[in-house]
Amino acid sequence: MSPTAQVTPPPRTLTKNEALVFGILNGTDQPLSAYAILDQLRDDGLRAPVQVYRALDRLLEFGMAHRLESLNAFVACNHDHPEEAAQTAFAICESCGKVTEFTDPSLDEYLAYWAKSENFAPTRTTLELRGLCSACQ
Amino acid sequence: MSPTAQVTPPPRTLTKNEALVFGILNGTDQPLSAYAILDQLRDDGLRAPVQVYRALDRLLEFGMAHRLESLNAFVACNHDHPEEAAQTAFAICESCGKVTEFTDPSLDEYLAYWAKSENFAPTRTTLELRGLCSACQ
DNA sequence: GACTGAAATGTTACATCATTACATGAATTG
DNA sequence: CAATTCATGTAATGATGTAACATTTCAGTC
Repeated sequence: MSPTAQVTPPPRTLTKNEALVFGILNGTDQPLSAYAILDQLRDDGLRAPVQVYRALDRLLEFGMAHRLESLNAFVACNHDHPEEAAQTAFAICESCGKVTEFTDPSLDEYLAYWAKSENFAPTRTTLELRGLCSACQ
Repeated sequence: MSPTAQVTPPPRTLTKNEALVFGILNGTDQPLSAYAILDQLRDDGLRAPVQVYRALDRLLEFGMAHRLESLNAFVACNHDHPEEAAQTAFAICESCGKVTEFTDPSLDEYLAYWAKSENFAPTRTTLELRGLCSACQ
């Protein structure tokens, strides 16, 4: 029982707005707010935040993007093995903004162990490290 | 090197607004937004969000409250040993809202190990489990 | 081709969360 | 008691996220 959110397989192709939003996210290693994404898509006809949030919701469902709760921002998924139901964690550099995604079975095991001992049934876990990446120290 | 935020010792006594805000937080096991706290303090003369946020900032400094990033909400610290510089994690019940705070040395060790292997220097870590508490399953 | 239902998109308005800038008051200390 | 500092108060605004409803697109079917 891994504390991981459900991931729906992506549809055959992304819709226009989904593709636009994913394109922006995928083009940077910086986390972007929904409004920052919107600003970059004005020329493509997007005008309202809800259009971005709708696309983001689907990309999150598909496992193609992640939300960083501590930043209220989003990144494209860069995980090597998104199919495995492993807990994903993030290291966020407070200097350059770079986000590194990582997973580890022992982290899953630890959280599953704690959850079992407390009889807590996790559905979603947020783990975010803030600090300085190796290049910025 | 534990990835834990700096904690300033509390002053001799809390100021009036700090005490009011802490009183509200301490009276519930539910996370409260700053605006929910404000609503409960109208009768005590508080009128603006910034008054609550200022008090919260200090309570966070003193280690007397925590911010739940995934909820944009706050809880009183309920940790058994806040002096130990251990990573604090939260289990948040999505049914009843109850928040359980916990720490574990092995979690600290795991994060410290990962940080060292990546040469990442953490300053602050967010770990929040969402799910169902034992009473709500 | 026209009808139909579902999905995607568009538009407006609003709700919620958080900060900036500046003014006032109260306590401390040199 | 002047100067300083800290706490508080007030107003305005910025940043993030959602609700409600209208319109368009498109696939399947007749």
